[in-house]
Order: sequence, then structure tokens, then C-alpha cells
Amino acid sequence: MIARSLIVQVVLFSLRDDALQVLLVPDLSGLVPDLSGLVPREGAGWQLPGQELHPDEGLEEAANRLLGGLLERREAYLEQLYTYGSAQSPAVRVVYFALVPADRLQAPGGLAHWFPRAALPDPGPEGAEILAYALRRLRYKLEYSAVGFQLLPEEFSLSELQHTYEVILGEKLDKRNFRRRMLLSGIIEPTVHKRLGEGRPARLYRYRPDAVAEVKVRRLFP
Amino acid sequence: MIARSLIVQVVLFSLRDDALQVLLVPDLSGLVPDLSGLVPREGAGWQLPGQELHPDEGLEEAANRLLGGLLERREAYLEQLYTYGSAQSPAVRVVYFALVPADRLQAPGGLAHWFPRAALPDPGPEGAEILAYALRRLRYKLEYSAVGFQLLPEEFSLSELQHTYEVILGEKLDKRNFRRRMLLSGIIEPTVHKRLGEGRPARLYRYRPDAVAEVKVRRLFP
DNA sequence: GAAATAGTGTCTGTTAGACAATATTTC
DNA sequence: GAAATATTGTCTAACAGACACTATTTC
Repeated sequence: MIARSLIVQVVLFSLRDDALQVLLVPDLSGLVPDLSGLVPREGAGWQLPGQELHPDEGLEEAANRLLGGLLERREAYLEQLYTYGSAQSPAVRVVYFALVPADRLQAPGGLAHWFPRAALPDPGPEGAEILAYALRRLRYKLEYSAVGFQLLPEEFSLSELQHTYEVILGEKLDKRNFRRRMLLSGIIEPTVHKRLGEGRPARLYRYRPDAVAEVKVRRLFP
Repeated sequence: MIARSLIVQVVLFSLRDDALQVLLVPDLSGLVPDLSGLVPREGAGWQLPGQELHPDEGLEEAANRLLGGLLERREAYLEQLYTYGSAQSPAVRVVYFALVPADRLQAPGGLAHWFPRAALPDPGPEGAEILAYALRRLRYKLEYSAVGFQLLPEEFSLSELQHTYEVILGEKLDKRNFRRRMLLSGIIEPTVHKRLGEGRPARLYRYRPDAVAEVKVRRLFP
């Protein structure tokens, strides 16, 4: 029997147009190569971007190579999510989870395409499971770590920060409580810049990577 | 170039003799087979138990097969920990994390041996990293999930439960606060049994798997 | 000055954490 | 009754959550 192949996949999140979006690539497997164009056929399906692990390469390296092919700049927060390998699956897939700030996005390479979370195409049963898990992890980490800043530009207003949280968590947050906790936590510091817009300009803040980035969880057990 | 092999490893924890213990197997690689006996040579080193993934088998299946070989009964809490695969390493290793209650332990199969956490042999730099991460994960999960019960027998006294927490967290806990929170959380229920011993008998409790097993973490971010 | 967005303070209820005395059993 | 272990309650400080008005800018 042939040894299973090893694929590295990535769930790439970004915040575009006020929505959490995921980058997918067309699923071309089983299709006769269509020389007339590169646009995937209708109904071809979409899947998580992935590549086979090279023999002389580390897992994280492969994930970064994958990001490089998708974004033309590999600067992204990257974290291993889970490794899938059921008996049925012909490949073992090590799935990573990546966050890119919208201001560092460029046109994605190849046929990749951004989909808002609310309008995802069916990525197949396994893909759906992975996406659900990735979103759960993102929400979860948002609540006890500083991962949310990975989706924002270097300087941001408190409203932008709150909006990021609201989009990911899928719920409205109280402005006063949000600001109080963010500022008390010491995780951000004010800059001298302001964001100009329609109304009153907003003070911009910067993430302080030197601050404690993880919150002590409440102990209920015990 | 040869494709990398895929190994499934397991970090197996138990509570024995009032200490958190880890099961390791002797590292026989590079040794000339010693036909005079099965006892590993002095200085041979110890490592995490692992096996190659069979071509027709799922990852979790392989981890369970591994547990079966080590414990003669595979009943254990099992959870995927992390997948390691640096460029240098000849194998990609999917590491699982397992917990066995002391009362279900049997003599470990083969050359496996339990080591208390305080007296671990050097498992090599990579092994040490994995063990440290596994312990971090265990401590972490202990604080927001009901994973601690996986190390206890079906019925246990509150003192035994507290002791489990203290051994894993490496710190003393206040008895009154511990009991209050455990009972208020509704995660355990009293039985009619008692544990007899030197002093006053202790009421025994049972874990309620139907209760909410995960705690809502405090939100500091936001 | 109307519209839009930014920024601010208080009260209340819950809970974590510190702390010591009594109750029940065996020997 | 001495030794050992189990069981129980109170006070305080910190914080989450609910809630509404003022400030600054553009057009």
C-alpha cells in the first residue's frame, strides 16, 4: 500500500468590507484541464488552499510557503490548528490558521478568492468541519488573548477595535465597558495620531506586544 | 528523496503515588540489539511512546492502538496535542495527549515505564518541549474544563479531587473555596457512598457528564 | 445647527480570595 | 480523649454588566 501523502492546508481569515472573510481556492480535482481559460467552471466547488509538504521542509515552513503563494507577502499571524487524518482520507492534512490585516492584503495569487463568512460556498463536509473549528478557535482566542490585533492595522481607533470584536463574535458589545476593559488591561497605548472621518476624529491606539498577551482564565474548576 | 514517515506519539499522564506521572519507553535507536535481555542499557535514554501510522488507519485509531499496546486496556481520555515536523526531523509526528485514572492502570506493556514528573529522565530536546507543552495544556484545561475527572476513579471525595488539582497545578488550594466552587458549579453530584479512612469518613461524589463541562472564560480582551 | 461619530462615569450584583472553628470517625 | 480527616460560613475587594449624556468634528 502506498504511504499517505502529507498536505499542509491553511484557513486564512481577514476582515474585509466589515465582514470576516475566508480565502478559498477552486477545487479542480476530477476536472479535465480546461485550456480555454483559468476561470473555474460553475459548480466546481471551493476548498481550503493546500500544498503537499516537500521532503526537505518543515511544516511551518510549508505553511508560510503556501501563504506566500496566496498573498504575495507572507506577513501573517500563523498558528497550527489541527491535524486531520481519518482512515478513509488518502492524505494526512496539517491545517494552519492564519490572520491577515486588511491593509496588508493584496490581490490573492492564482485563483484564490475571498468569501465572507455569511456567504461561504460549500467546502465539503470535511472542509466545513475545519472551518467551523477554525472560527471557534478564533472566537475563543479573541476572548483570552491578544489575537484580535492581528486583523487590524498598526494603528487603530477604539471603535475599529470594537468593531473587529463584534464582527468575529457576532454580537454587539457595550462601548463603555469595552473601552474601560481594553484601556485598563494595558494591552494598547495611545498614539498622537487621529483618524479623521465624518464625525469627531478618533484617537488612534497601538498594540503593545510587550504587555501580557494572555489573560488568566477564571478558575471554575476549581 | 524519500517521503517523510508519519509517526503517532502519545504523552500519557496518570496520577500515581501522589504525583503526576508520565509513561516513557526506552530509546533503543542506535543500539546494537542486546540479546542477553530486554532491560534497556544504562544511558540508553527514554522517549515518548510512538508508532508509525499504518496506511489504512486513521490518526486517532493509531493513537488508540498505541494506548492498547501500552496499557492492555485502551480506556483513556485522548486528545490531539500538536503535530511536530521540522525540516531536520526525518518524521512528522502527530502527538496525542492521554489521561488514565490510576485505578484503571495495569502494568504497562513492553518496556514502558512510569516516571514522576519531578524525576523525568532527559527525553531529548524535542521530547522536553513536547512534555512541557503537554503539561501546560493539562494545567490550562484543568482550569476551564472538566478534564481533571479523567484522572480520578468514578467516585471520589472532595479531598481527592482537590489533591488532584494541587498536584497538577503545583500549588496549594484553599479547601473552603475549592469546595464551594466545585459544588456551586454543579459539575459533581453526591453519592450515598463514603470513603473510610483514618479520620472522619468522606462523602463520595460523582462527575456529572451531563453538566456543562466548559467554563465561559472571562473576557478581558475585550 | 444638524448629523455623525468619539468619548466619558456610576451603580449594582456576583464572585474570587482570605480566613478558623466545629464535626465525625478511629485507635 | 487524642489524632486524623471532613465539613461549614463570613467578610472584603475587584470586576462584569447595565445604563445615557456630553464633546468634537464635518457639511
